[in-house]
Amino acid sequence: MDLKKLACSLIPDGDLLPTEEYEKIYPPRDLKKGAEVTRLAPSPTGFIHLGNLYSALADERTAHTTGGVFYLRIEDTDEKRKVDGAVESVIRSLDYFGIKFDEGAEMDAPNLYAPYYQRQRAKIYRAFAKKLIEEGLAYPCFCTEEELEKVREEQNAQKLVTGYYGVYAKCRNLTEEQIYKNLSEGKPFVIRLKSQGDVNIKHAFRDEIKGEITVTENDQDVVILKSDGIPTYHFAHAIDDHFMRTTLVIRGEEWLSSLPVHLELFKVLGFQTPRYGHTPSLLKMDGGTKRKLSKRKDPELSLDYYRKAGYYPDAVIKYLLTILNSNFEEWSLKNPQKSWREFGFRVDKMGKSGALFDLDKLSDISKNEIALLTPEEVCAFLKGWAEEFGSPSDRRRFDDQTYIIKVLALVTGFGLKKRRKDIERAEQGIRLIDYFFDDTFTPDYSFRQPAETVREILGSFARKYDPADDNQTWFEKVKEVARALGFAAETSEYKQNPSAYKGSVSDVAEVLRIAITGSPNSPDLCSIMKILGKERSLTRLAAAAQAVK
RNA sequence: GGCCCUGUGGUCAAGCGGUUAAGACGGAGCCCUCUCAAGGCUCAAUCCCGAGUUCGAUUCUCGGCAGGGUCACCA
Repeated sequence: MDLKKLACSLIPDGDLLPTEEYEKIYPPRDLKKGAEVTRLAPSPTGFIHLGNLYSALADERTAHTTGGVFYLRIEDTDEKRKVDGAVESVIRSLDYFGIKFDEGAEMDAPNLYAPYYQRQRAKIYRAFAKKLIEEGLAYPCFCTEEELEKVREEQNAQKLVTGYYGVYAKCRNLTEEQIYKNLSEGKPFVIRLKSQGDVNIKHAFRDEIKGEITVTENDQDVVILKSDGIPTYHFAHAIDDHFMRTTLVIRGEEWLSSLPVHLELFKVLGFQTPRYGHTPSLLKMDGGTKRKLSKRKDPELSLDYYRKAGYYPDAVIKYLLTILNSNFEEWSLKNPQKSWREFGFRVDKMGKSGALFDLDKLSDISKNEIALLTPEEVCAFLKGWAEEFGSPSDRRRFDDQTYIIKVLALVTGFGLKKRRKDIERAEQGIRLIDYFFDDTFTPDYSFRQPAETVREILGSFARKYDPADDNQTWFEKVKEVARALGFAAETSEYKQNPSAYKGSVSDVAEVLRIAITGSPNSPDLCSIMKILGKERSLTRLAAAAQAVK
């Protein structure tokens, strides 16, 4: 059979470059030894998932801790899945979490290996597909989807491996005559790889994350060019990662099963294979069993979910790093002030097994991160959240900058020997300070003392209150009220002889606290009253006295 | 079902032939304390099972079992 002629009939494009040319157009990168070139290659579906961030982080860290390059390539070979604005959304979302690309789609950079959209690289793929046909390593297949489906059913019925291989690869041995007849009839066709592999042969393969793994040779005649002339993922992967000079392909372990196909593709194309690192999946508990996190089933785990809930972006990254590199947590504990970028990330320190997503852990990291910030930084963070997700009333809180800073300094324990860790997310943090604002102050007057006692405490303390008092003086006055009304001024006294008193100072303080903040729990009451100011404090004391029955 | 990956407390995990089997989150308790938070201290809780190799296996080998992934003209 005249393969040259066949190749020209199948891929008649007149403007294809000789394949050797591409080696010159996309030469090896000039990087120092050990520098890794990694990439994030999402399909533009618009959803950005925690798993994407997880993988992007591993790529970004690997490239940047080795002095390499991290680029963005868009796998838009499936027209059906394309969503407008998806690329910008990916870039924006990752940027929010501090992940930036060095080159790639929509990047203002040298972009020497452009284009980074696979649809725009059609000529390259076609040139190589043509070459494979000429070499007898690929052939046209005219089978319809219905025919393939039928074969699959048969194979299933006989409990055989499904797919297009061996005797089931019907078009593999089509005569020249049959091919040209089909062509002249205008039958649509795909280009398949003429696999040279044997499933009985296994090879040891070194995965950068999993270690030594077994790879069974591929014998499937996979589609490399779809009937619309666009390559499948497998073919595009081999060509792009070769010509974009990727050194380390980091991707989810769901790709492990197609590794044999990829290795064969690299081989027949005459390319050196990149190194691979397959990351374990992020798992989720689903009805008693673990399951891979899925963007279809778990919309609550989209990146937007974390932004809306207001987790601190660095906390999300740090959480992911603790799962990604087992020694990160220890390092982070020792160096709480250091940026995660200073950590020596290593691919070989990555865990092999999938981690269950742990929201408690994330919350803990988030509150610790926020406790490291100055009140101004906390304010900026909360304000940013409120502007995007908050109510008008939430946004108004930031009008009086001086006031909110005072509130946040108190709530975060700024200046104390140990910071408070009350705020774990922006949304919750905003709610936490509701009582500092009259429009959101919704007290729950659940006093544990009799109404009469409550009124007496509130009344007598109001008469003594002086905003100029320091903390100690303030507390002395609370004790005076306690004593006068038959409460123990010291908790210890009360504990020794509980029957002698109505209660202790803490009970008196609780009454005041409920009146002022609407809740039995809050940071230092004296400071709260100072921030609220004399007038509002007294108004609240009076309002509570009024409300109690 | 075929192929592949994984298997240490509830969760994330250190460990890499001999350890009282780290640490973190979560849980329980105590202390501190005007409450809460924070902090300090303490406690409970783990090597999937069975053979083999070995003086000795959580660690090495094999076999089970369990969980996960994947079997498209989607990536």
